[in-house]
Amino acid sequence: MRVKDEEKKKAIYRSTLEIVSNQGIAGIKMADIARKVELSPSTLYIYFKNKEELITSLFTDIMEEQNKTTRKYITENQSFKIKLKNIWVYWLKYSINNYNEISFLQQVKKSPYFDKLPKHILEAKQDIGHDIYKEGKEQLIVKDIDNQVLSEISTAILHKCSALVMDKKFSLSNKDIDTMFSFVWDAIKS
Amino acid sequence: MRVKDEEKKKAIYRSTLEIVSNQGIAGIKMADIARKVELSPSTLYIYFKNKEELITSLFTDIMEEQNKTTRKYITENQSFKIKLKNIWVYWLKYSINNYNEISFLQQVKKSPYFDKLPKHILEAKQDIGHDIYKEGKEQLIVKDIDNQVLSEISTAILHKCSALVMDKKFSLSNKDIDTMFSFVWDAIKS
Amino acid sequence: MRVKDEEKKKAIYRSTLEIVSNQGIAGIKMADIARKVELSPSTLYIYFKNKEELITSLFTDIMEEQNKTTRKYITENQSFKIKLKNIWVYWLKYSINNYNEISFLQQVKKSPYFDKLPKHILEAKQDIGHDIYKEGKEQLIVKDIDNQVLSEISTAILHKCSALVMDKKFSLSNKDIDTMFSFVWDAIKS
Amino acid sequence: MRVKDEEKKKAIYRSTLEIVSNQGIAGIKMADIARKVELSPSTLYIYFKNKEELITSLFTDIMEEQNKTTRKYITENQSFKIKLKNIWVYWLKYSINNYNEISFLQQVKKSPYFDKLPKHILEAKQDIGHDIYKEGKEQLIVKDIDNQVLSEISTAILHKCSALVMDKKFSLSNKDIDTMFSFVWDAIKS
DNA sequence: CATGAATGAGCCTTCATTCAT
DNA sequence: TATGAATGAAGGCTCATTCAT
Repeated sequence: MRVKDEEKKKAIYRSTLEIVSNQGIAGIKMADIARKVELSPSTLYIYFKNKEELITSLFTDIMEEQNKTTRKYITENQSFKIKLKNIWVYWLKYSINNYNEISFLQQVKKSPYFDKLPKHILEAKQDIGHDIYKEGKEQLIVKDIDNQVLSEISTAILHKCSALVMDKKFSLSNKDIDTMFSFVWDAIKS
Repeated sequence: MRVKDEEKKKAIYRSTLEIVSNQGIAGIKMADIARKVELSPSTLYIYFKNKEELITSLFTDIMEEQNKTTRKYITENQSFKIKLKNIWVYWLKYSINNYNEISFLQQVKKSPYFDKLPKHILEAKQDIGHDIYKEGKEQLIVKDIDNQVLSEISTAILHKCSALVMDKKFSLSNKDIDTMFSFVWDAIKS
Repeated sequence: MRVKDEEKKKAIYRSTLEIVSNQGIAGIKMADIARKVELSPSTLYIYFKNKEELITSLFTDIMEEQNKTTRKYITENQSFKIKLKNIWVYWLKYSINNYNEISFLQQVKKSPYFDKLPKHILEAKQDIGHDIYKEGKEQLIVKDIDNQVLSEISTAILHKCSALVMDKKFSLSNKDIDTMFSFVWDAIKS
Repeated sequence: MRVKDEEKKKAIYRSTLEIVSNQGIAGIKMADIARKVELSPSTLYIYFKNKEELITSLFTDIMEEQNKTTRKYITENQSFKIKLKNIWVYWLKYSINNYNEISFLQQVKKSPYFDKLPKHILEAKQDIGHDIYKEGKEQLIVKDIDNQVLSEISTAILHKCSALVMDKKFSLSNKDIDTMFSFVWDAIKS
């Protein structure tokens, strides 16, 4: 019955994401999640030891999935700007299509659950940011600033842009994508 | 402890900000606030009808104070870039010195309390953003993009920069401030 | 203790009646009710949304039950006096055997819960009183006075009599019942 | 300052009566009483040791006042029926004009405060009922039933009649008063 | 005499979690 | 695996009462 298991787990994850995204992590209740998955609250405890585990393991899963995908783009064989744009646009689209995930991650980071998160998963993310900009820095294309700083600035802009797209301030036309990427590129290029 | 109303209200505000900033709005308890102000929980209810009112009125107060100050900078008589930098740097410093306030505002916006907030206060904020960039747009100095978009992009960078300063990735030296402002200026200038 | 819903609901009702009857509705506490049914206070909230709903739905249930029974007597095929006596004696006995119910109803009527009661249930009671005396009025046996007035006077005497029986001032012997009913009959007959 | 004292005490009494009459004794709050007298809650504690004392001493005062007045009527020199009618009508009018008092007494009797009442004041009332009917019994005019019973039956009818008057089912015209008294007289006369 | 400020005790209610079925 | 029933722990809030002024 592994299949069924996994699917129901995904369903629980999905409901959790929706609720957190809509009502904030402050207002999350096991009963609400259960209702959305059409399960009894007590059934949730078959899949997760408790609320904390549900949240932290969902957090971990999302992060791992994200890190795995990004790594693929880094190894591409193209000019730095193109590569960065590809990564960034991939991430932009991901952020839009997975707004709930992004929103969930941010909220958990600012909640009491943060302390319960496995440390390693947060560090992996940073390493990736580092790797991306190393190449640009070596080619003197980007500002001579700490990689992590560049990474975080560009992520900040990314999140805002995805929010703007969802707000209909931008579309995903090539023109708008260029505009949005220009915010990042102009900000960091030397 | 028999001081004036207003002072005690401020003290309650201060404690609330600290707690929300540290533990997130999810974990806020009237008893915790009370303990921090060295009052009994029931005393809080003399100053605020209930938890919701405490939070929403704190939110409103902060926003009003912020809006008021920003408006002052807009009316300065200087070149657009200088003026923008002044505002931005003011905000950067404000964000650093009032990290709790910033953090509180962001959390409330993603919480069930959001729906209880007075609409006008949120709109006032947008109007200000709009006014700031109007001048730059007229002088063709900044990208021809919706003012609100420019405003939000620059705010996103601002928040990230203040976090970086607090993380010791940047100092408040003129050089670092210039670097940080360059993220914004380069991102939005045409 | 894993019994049926309805039975537990009845048990909660019963405890509520006893407590209100003994300590008055002023002193009713969810915890007291729970203790009496041997449940945890939180369990009460599975059966009733809150204290108000517990009280108003108990009120409604009792009233409906009472109204239903009384209606049966009205349709009997006998002389008016006999019928009235039957009803009255039924009610007298009911009031004695269900002192808690009667006491509860009276108390709720004089409490803040009164405003939360469904109107129709109170009106139904009045309609019944009206119907009882219609026949006697048509036969010119009772005083030519508003039916509701007759009904209320006789109810007032009823409540007092039941109290007197419980105080051992009267028994339920035929002689005493005749005496008590004479208070009513003499008061209203023309 | 005896005068001022006494008047304010009366004012507190008056407000208490109104509130209990309107909202029931279940919903009585020191703060409500204070607001009505336009005093601070803490000031109430200058006049009464606590809530319990406020209520019990109000109860006692009313009862004493009532008992004193009724005694006057008993010594009148007239036929029993006339005398009884005088007393009864006096009481009817009193009940109407002092509905709050009557209502208060009834509610206190069915509340946790009952146990705190001074016993003697409750007994005094019973003696008076006894004295009234003694004469009627001696003259064989009323049913040969325990005096207290007669007294309570007639009081029950009285309360109901006063409620009916307040409900506009009866006026205080001579005709209506005769009708109402007939309920009592017919009920108890032999 | 009057009161604003403060509080402790206590109640209602919610919710994560357990357990018997 | 699934759940209805039950609960303990905890939090929000009220209110009688005290106390310093």
